[in-house]
Amino acid sequence: MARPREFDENDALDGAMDVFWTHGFENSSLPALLEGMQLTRGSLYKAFADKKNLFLMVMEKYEKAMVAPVVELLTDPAIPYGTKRIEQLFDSVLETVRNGDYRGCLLCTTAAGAASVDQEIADKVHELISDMQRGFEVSIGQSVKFRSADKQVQQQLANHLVTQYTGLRILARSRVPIELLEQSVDSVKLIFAKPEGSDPSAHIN
Amino acid sequence: MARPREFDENDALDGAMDVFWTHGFENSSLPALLEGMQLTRGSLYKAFADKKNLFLMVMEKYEKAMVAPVVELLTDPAIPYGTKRIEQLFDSVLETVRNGDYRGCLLCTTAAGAASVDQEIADKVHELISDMQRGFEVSIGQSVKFRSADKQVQQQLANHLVTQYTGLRILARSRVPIELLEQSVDSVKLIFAKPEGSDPSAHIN
DNA sequence: TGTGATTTGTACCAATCAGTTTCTAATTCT
DNA sequence: AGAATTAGAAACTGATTGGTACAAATCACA
Repeated sequence: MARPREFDENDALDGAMDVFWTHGFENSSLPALLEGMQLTRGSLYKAFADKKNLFLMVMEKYEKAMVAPVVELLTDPAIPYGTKRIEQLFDSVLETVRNGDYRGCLLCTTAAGAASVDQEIADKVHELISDMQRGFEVSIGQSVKFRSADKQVQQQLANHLVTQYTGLRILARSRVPIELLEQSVDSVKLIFAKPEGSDPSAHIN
Repeated sequence: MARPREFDENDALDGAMDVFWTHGFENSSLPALLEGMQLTRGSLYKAFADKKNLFLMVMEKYEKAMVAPVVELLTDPAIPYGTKRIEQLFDSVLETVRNGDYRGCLLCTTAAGAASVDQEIADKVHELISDMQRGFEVSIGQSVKFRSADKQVQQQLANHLVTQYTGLRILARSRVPIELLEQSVDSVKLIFAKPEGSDPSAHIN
């Protein structure tokens, strides 16, 4: 009964995600979005209402495309040791930077920017942070080293990792020397993985 | 021989710092800056050239007013235990949030935003991060727990704390629940200070 | 009391912002 | 064919952006 869409909404959202990811919400101009999404003003407003709504939809997509896989990794029973999962996650972040991707994490960038202005965006940010939090909790709860620790300690460590992850991706975005990031991750490994006598964090077992 | 300035440059910079701190570089409009600095357009451009230059001068001021005291705390010989200094720093961050200050850290916010666009701003950010880094290194090198550790391990831990600090302040800015921040800091204390099961008096760092 | 130097306030600039409107053309259905 | 709905393009809001131009105000010194 009507002319069908000539563009794929999913592709358009992918384009928008890349623009927002690269420039952040406030620095993504409408022309830049249109270019990245390969469609015109009329179509954008018809399909996505406005810029903020588009951004919220992108965040939703980002959750499925980027956050969910992270949580999946952190809770993956195929990797029996939770600390191994944590290591893999942080290593993958480093690898991203080494490959020249300095966009950081849309979630983290938004936390620093638009989330402090708009409540709906802040809510979405908190939601995704909660996802990460739960992922870390599971991985810690399933690590040899910490599975017998107090629930409270496990939570503290999970939140510590959320904070660490956020800081890492923010610093990566500012193009801090890669060595800083690498050494920071080395510390994560030191603290969360090696329960040996010489280990500075051995007391946490 | 000429009309003297009617405003105090230092006061004006303070005003600008507050605006930038609250809204970030890109979200600080010129009218907002003029309001916060209590001066008019002509005077601003006469005295500070343009917005970016003003921001760089504010960053300079921020270094002296906010970063230097942190480094001073982290290297303060009057607090004999380095880990105690670290604890005090992170506690003070929590206290700031509890007092309703959600501005986070100008340095960290800039790292997530303007630093990824402008090289000069990025350079300044990296400079301040280096300051923090050195402060953490000293505090760790002067802690009972880690002073005998490898220099490399000390560096790793220092960078871990830089990352942790950054993440903490970004998350605070996004108004994440305070409990997340508190538990994250608890982990810092756990990792850097309290060895379980040992005599507390034998290990008071 | 001029005079020259400088600051200050304001009007103004062009560019850009997000968002709307309006039109034509294309496509699919009944 | 005709109704319905879309895409696409362009023009257009009205507000806001960072930045300039310039005249009036204010001082120091002769």
